[in-house]
Amino acid sequence: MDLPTPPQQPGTSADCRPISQMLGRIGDKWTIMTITMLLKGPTRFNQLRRMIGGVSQQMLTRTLRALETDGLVSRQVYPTIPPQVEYSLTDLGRSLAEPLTQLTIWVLDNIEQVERNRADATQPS
Amino acid sequence: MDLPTPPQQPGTSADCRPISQMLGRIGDKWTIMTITMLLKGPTRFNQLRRMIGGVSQQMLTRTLRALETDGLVSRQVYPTIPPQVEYSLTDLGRSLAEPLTQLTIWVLDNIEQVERNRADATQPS
DNA sequence: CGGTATCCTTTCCGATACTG
DNA sequence: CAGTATCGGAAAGGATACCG
Repeated sequence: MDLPTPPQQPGTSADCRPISQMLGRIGDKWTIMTITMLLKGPTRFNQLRRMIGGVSQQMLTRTLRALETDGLVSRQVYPTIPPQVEYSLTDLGRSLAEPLTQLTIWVLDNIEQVERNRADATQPS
Repeated sequence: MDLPTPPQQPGTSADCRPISQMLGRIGDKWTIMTITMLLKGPTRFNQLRRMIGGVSQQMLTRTLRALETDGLVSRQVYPTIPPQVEYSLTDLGRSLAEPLTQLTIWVLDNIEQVERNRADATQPS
């Protein structure tokens, strides 16, 4: 029941949509934050939640499930009481972390400039 | 009338939300595609639209406006008939393009593996 | 050509309640 | 602790019509 390749003209160049879709997934802010945090090592659910900050339990769960499905994160359950679950990056996940880290560094370096530009655009006085 | 810093516990670590927000913006798939395409040089609206593929006129307009507001893209209008509008990256935009390109390369290199992982997760037979 | 305005559907995502 | 289930408002985003 998947979209069987929606209206795509034969005349247009290579279909970039699979790439767009993939970028939409991994470009997701929670995904980026999650992978970045997991770089520090295996981390438990609520620990991750606190590290990221501002993420709801549902969103973190959904993000982690998607990452697990895609083979970027692995989930290790320790059947203790109370239960303990550790998430960690797979090799594939670690390979993605590198470009994501570069992106985060860019944000840290340039967020102030962007916010200034944005303010100038609002108040061009 | 902006959100004046929503509920943030004092006990939590540094507030990552400005960074999350910024990542949510530039991590947007249309934004990534647009900036990547503009790396090839100044490009006209419909040209860009065709290059990206699968983007509605509205979304491309919105994406370009946002990028312009943030100072990542500049817009040059030639008052010819018919009108001609060229978009190009600013220096700031070009600096962002580098990490984004790395990300796109990762996607190209790993999309097949991810899709296999995803299929395996659906059919674990 | 390069938009803007409007409508409308789909998806996102937070809040809440409940579970092993 | 680490979830799952359900709901509802908000936001994203496509389709269409129209304009300079």
